[in-house]
Amino acid sequence: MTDNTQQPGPGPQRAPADLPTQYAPAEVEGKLYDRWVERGYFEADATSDKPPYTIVIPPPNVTGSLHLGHAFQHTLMDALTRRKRMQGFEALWLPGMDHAGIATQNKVEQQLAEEGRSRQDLGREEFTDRVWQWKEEYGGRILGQMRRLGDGVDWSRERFTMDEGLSRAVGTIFKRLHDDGLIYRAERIINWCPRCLTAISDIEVDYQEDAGELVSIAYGEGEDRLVVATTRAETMLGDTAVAVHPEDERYRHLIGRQIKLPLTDRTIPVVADEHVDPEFGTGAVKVTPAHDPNDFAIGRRHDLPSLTVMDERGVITVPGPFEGLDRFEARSTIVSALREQGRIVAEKRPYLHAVGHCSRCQTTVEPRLSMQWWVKVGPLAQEAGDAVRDGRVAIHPPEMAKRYFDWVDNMHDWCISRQLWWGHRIPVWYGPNGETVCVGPDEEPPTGEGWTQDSDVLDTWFSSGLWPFSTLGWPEQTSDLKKFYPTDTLLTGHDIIFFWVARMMMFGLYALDGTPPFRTIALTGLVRDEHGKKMSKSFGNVVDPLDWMDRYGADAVRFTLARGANPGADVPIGEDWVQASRNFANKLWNATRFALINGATVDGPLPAAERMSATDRWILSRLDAVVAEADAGYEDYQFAKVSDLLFHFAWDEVFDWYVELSKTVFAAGGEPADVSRRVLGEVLDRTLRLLHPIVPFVTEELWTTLTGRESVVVAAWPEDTGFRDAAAEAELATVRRVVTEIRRFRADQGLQPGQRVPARLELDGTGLAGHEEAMRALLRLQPAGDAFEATATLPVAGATVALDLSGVIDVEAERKRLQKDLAAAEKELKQTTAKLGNEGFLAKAPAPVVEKIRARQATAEADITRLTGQLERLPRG
RNA sequence: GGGCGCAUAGCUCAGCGGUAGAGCGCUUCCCUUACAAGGAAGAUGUCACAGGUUCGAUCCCUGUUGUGCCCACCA
Repeated sequence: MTDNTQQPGPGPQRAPADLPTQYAPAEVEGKLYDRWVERGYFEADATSDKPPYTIVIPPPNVTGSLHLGHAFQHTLMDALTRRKRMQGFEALWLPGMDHAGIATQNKVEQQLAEEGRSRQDLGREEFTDRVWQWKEEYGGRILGQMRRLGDGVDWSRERFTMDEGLSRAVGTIFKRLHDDGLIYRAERIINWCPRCLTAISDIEVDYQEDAGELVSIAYGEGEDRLVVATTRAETMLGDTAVAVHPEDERYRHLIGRQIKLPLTDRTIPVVADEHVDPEFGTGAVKVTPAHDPNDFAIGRRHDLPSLTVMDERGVITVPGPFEGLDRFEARSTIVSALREQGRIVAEKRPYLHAVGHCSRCQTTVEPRLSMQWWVKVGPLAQEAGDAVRDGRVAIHPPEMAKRYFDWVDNMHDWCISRQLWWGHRIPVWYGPNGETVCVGPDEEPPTGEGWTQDSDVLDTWFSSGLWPFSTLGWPEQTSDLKKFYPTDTLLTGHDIIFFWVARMMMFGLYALDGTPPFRTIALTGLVRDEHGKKMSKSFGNVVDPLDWMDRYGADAVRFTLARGANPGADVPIGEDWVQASRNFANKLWNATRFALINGATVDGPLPAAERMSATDRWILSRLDAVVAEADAGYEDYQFAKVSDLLFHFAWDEVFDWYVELSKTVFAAGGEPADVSRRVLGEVLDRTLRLLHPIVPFVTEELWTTLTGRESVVVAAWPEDTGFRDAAAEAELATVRRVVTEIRRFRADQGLQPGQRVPARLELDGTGLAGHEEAMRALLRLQPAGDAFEATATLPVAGATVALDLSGVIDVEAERKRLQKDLAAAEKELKQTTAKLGNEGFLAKAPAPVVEKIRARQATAEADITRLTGQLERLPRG
């Protein structure tokens, strides 16, 4: 892989006639991608001298297929790495997938259910075999989609979180954290999904407002009677206390006493606890330490026992009339039983409150006391926060940093064990006498009678948290790790800051001795439909990116996504917009076709400025400015800005004006034509390079055809050569203004665009003489005799452009046009005069602003004079 | 209950102290020898509302309303 930019190419690869007039993405995209991979363009070399640039892909779950959100993020990551590669970096974009523990297990269980089987029927080993099969089948689909999108990833380094190497990383860090006392086992209240039958972490719980019912139940007898309010009556079987606020006069006399718990033969104490809000409900709270995190905390403070009343499926286990009832059945049954006993003092009251649901299956989460493994996040999170606070890691856009801090600074310990079969098994063994041994990946597990391995697996985010370095070979000190760690940019959705980003930070800093896993965290928004609505299956507005890519090409989808990529903001996308992008690709195609037909050249130095026309100097001046601006935009993740800039530069300036003006030059031939050929080639060459990171396919096809060189993928990134020509820019601005003005006149006159009109252009003294021929061609003017009456004049550069159009003038139309312009000029004069009469303005406004207003005033005055004169000279209708 | 963000053309969004912008849509004309997936010309906005700061506010400040997102163990 060499930079082939400097060598002259053999010339255009194909004759212009070979290029059809429409770009057909389907015919080139697959071919080009295969070529890139074959030539190894995306394979990074750990031994090279080039500075590294690394992005690790947020590994998609093997469960799914890529959606527009992936397409969006992949486009941006691809653009970043492609640009860096062109800039001469050793660019690595490392691909891979996540085993997605609970999600994948659920999918395979569903598949089994359709066969009428359960995972228990298969047993652990056979079940995991089955998941591996599933991975082979569906994982391949995702990789195919990535190729289709044009992702320039290094396939030789593809990784999967359950790979042997990555599993070693998991074992290694577990052991190290364990030995450092940062992983421990403890019995606590956890979020339990009674359907998935596993613990889940806090952030895997979705809270939704549910309509519950608050019932008031009388506890105790006689003088000890007191009323509690609850939405979860079924848990009362496990109550081991009632808590009241210590200052609450209503209950003071009861504190410390034992009261009768209804429906049971137990008595429970009344305890005083600061956390009870006397204002809420009755001010007395039933305490169920085994089934509520708050109550668990109260229980600990008061040394209360915990009584578990449900099994793992949410079925009541307390012997008696409620045994065997599902938790929701139990709730109503228990309320009825209490009512019969006259213990419901206030009837059910509707009560809206947040209830946790399993983010994987939406089942209502059951807080449950259970023994789990935990990561002690305190010191890790502190480091993770500091790395951003002290600037070692930048968050982009910066507003998002607050969200990150809120999380890492208030993080609870992380429950990492899952009662699943698919995932990394916890490397801990239990001995016959209650011994516990944490076994590192290089150690032999204890053998002998009675030793068993912990049956749980790790939270899937545990292995994802190691991704930036486990994929590079850690814990081995590989050349990849040395060369490519830390990675440069982590680009991902802001929705997984907590799940993933914060955890990679914690683990990276811990495992790599304080080196954070990336330098910049670039957070993107979510892709939405064309009305800004979230894409979801229930709305029926989900779009398969493959469908659009098939119809409009991958570039069109990519360009549309890039154009919507305002930092941190959500990205709306609609099919119309993809069409517009497709049209742009086609425009590029045809402009290049024009260049080839006219013999544009890309080799050798640019002609000296003296040999170039003002038009040539103008476009080259603009080109350099655009290169600088686009480059800065890329550097700042301003993809929308860059795309928009290049779109308008290419279309509005190069294609609509430079190309149009150059047609006359090419027709005339000679030295000016040679110069323009080289300039046009240069402009296209660099514009295509600038666009390549975003729209790799069409630019590759056109650039190689135009230059005859190997590939734009390995071409040098364009640089601002510092060529600026303000005079030429001003001159061309005038040309454009004059031409537009005359076109407008023509349109107002109802002249057909193609109609040749006898006319005379008097450009003496305007400085535009050199453009006369081009302007005449653009305006479809043909030579006229002498007997013309001036009917359209424009003040330009201190002189006058006189356009004579006799015999074709619609006097009334022209009068209307002039009157409208006159009114506008008068308004402008009034405004500017008022402004300039304002002393405060003159005293405080910066000089350039005042000058600008003065110029506007002068223009308005001149316009009024001219327009008035023209109106007077109009023949009477 | 906290925190953050947003309200600009019919739609989706840029912009930002000094004459309101883009894409799509819309109107009129045109198959002009790169392109009809195109060309030319054009219409459209009390920049949410109310105050304030300023010579000047769409932009800065305050409040109001509407709207979206994140976080939160009040039964």
